Amino acid sequence: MSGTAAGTRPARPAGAAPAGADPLAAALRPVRSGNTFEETVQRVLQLIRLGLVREGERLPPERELAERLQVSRVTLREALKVLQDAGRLEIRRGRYGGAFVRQAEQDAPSGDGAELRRRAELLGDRLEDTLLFREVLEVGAAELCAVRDTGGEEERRLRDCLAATAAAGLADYRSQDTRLHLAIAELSGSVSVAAQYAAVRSTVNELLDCIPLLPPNLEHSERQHTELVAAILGGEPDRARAVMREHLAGTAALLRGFLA
Amino acid sequence: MSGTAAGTRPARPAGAAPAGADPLAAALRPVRSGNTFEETVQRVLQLIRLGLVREGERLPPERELAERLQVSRVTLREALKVLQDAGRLEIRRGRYGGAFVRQAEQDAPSGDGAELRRRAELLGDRLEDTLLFREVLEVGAAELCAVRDTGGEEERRLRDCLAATAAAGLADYRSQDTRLHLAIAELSGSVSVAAQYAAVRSTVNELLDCIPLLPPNLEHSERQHTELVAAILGGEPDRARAVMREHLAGTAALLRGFLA
DNA sequence: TTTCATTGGTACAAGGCTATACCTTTGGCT
DNA sequence: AGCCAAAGGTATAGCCTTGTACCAATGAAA
Repeated sequence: MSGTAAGTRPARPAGAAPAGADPLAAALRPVRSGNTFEETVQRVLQLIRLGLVREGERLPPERELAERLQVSRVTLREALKVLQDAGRLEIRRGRYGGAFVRQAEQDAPSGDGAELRRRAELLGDRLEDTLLFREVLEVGAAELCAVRDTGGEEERRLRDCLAATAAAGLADYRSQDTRLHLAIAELSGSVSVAAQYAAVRSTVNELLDCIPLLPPNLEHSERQHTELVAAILGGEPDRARAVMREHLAGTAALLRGFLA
Repeated sequence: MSGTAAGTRPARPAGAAPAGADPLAAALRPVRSGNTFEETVQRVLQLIRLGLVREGERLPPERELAERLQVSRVTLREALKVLQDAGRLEIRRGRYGGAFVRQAEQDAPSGDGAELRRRAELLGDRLEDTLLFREVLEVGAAELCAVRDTGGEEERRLRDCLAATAAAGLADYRSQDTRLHLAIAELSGSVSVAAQYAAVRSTVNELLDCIPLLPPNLEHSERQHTELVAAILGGEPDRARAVMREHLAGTAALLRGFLA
């Protein structure tokens, strides 16, 4: 028999790893990660975690949201219902009604890292994956951005985001920081980069929301943001990449520190 | 009314872009890109396009494939049926049977780029996105790889892949090249990077299969592969990144050239 | 005060996907 | 020659998801 790429001949020793792992592993992954309902819940949560729709603001109307997510309104409503029951949304009827974001109640506002550890454990192996993937995306995006960026409109958007982070208070900082990074991901010119970054950043924010944001960290971060934007607008890809990497290393170290 | 993140007030001038695009665009994308059946077809095609299961070889048994893709066997079978009807698979019953990969018949073996243009048009805007995303992933993976890689087993895998590409003939080259790049993506340490790369590379291969592979290109590519692996194993992230970028630029230029 | 556009709430039928169980074919091995 | 394990082929009941149509509430504007 000539062809037998994946043939598990009569019996393969179950214990010994095939040395080189499964060559098909990269492609043979779940086509869907859960049912539509679950994924829809995560998508809506993503909007909130990224700070794209903030406390007190409302989501787009059900019909619009359902169409943009390519999901039936029924399924979307189930997702919204769950988030309402979880206290993350307040749903009001009638014109000028809608789904309004409510503050996530923090059971333990302390920075002892108990909640962080719980969520990190939930991620398991995917924590390291998330941090690495994030680095690849953001460093790559920063570099592309520095090479591409020329349009005046794009420059303005970056400057606006930077100004917003600089002006932001402690409560608002994570949100503005996310927007700045997301802007860079989008200005990379690749929709895929932006979309993947949104997903990954959502996970990161979920963790970051468990630890306190200190003014010194914030100031340090702001200096890096300034340099990053300068490098991008100045067309210095190498510098942009270096600054971005260092910037991310700070966050990663912070997380790892609290988890250690 | 205070909260109105996405509120399209009574009537927004439909023509003028909101200057800064839709801030929710990155997160509000389709939850699913087609039905399970379609995505399953693409996944199986991916295995073939990546050369992970080559001509004459067979796919894993239906039951195993269905479980790994997290899809019901019924749906998987529908996908296989389509590929069988399309002449890409030959399905044989009985023990030692299975779904065997058949050679894709090339309607026009010429390198005139007609077929390439047709497929590129099908991709539309996503072509540029694909090339950019690929660059971000691969350059990032190469760098991570050079930083991380230490284990003897990993070193051996890279060397094996390199040797295989060097020994490969024209017919086999694309397959071996893909495996080498996929190995680098996997050795980056991030499952996400590897998975996304597999998807993107599958798209790229679909295009590359439309244009002829010339010995000069092959030789040039091989020299770069050698240098790339050397940089990775030597722990030189900057060099690894630079070589990878140049390597990819070659492919991109080739494609753009045929499309121009 | 009345109107009415907008937005959430509900109902129902059709199609897609899954889980499970069982049948059929094939070819190496005894 | 017959056995039988592994692989594809088939059938059915049930849940998930969708599309469509219509109802109900709300509050700004006339």
